Amino acid sequence: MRPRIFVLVGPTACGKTAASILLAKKLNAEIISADSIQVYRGLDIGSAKPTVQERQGVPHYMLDVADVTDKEFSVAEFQRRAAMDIQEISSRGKLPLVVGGTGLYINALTYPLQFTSVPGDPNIRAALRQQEAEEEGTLYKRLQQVDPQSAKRLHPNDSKRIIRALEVYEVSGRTLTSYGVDFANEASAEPPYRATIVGLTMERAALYARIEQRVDDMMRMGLLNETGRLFEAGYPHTLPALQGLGYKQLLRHLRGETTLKEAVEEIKRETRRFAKRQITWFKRDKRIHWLNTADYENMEALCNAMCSIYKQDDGEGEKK
RNA sequence: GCCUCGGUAGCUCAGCUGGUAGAGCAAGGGACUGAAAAUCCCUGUGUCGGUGGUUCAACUCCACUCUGAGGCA
Repeated sequence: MRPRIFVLVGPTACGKTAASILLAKKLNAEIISADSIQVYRGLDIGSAKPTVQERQGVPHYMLDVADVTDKEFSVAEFQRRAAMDIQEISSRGKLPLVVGGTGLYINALTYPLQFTSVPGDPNIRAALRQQEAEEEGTLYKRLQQVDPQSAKRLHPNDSKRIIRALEVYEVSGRTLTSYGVDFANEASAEPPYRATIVGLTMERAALYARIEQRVDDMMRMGLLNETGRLFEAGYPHTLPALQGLGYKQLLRHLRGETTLKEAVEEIKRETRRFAKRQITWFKRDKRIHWLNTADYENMEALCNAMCSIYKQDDGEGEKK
């Protein structure tokens, strides 16, 4: 029997972390973070990583598993490691509780997605980027010749995905499209786990107010110092880890390109936009049971609601 | 009290000599399969301060009025 898991999603700052700790205690669960920034060591305040104290003894996985200089961390890596953690947790009779706002990571655990065996290659990517810089539009033209189906799927401006498609071709000699299994529709294969998925929502205005508050809190807790350490370490600011909200803007400030005030305003704005994108992503996932936090008196009531959803659900998802 | 300049989108503002309005930012919607807190696509949301007048037609001209800033007494 495939293991059951509980998945808690929602936009940034909606209260996932606090809820997850209480929920873990109620369900005898251990937490697996599905957050593309919390995986990095040293990115603590800005990623809103729960502190050891906040974790209240509940074991957490997929935190601090990569170094900031790691250019290779990816969904595939996340999927591999999280899958092992899930096996291990459920083998001990505990419930794996996946919590996070990175939609792609969530899908990597809740759909039978197989990533191709073609790992990313920073050198090839850099070379391709260079070619594009020399002649705009050249990559898309090449993709049209090499892999017309992928080209059709992608917008000519979507450089990252175009680069990935060409990378697959260069590394493996096969087109991304030819790895058809990767794009298998979800119905054709069985999902790896029986997942109950709950999403936290609240009114947009309320969420934005929380985001504003949280960014101010992060600054108070020393986000500038945390970023200062990264700055002094002299890492290239193009590292994937340093694209994280907060770090990106404060590094720009530390390089003297913006005032602190401007940087903080930018963090707030970009975080709002990020939340909007997360909402768009999760909105189309019909498996999610949505709970509006405003409908519950307190965390206790909210978590009880989640528990009863878990008990009623068989984890097989919506039959659509 | 008098004079001057303003009042147009959430904000800052453009709208020549009359033909019911447009930029930037903010915002909203969407995509997403090995960088995903990344990357990309789409969208103007408006009693033009109010009332009356001139006109076929008023954001635009006139009168009055409300309101903001500055100046002179």
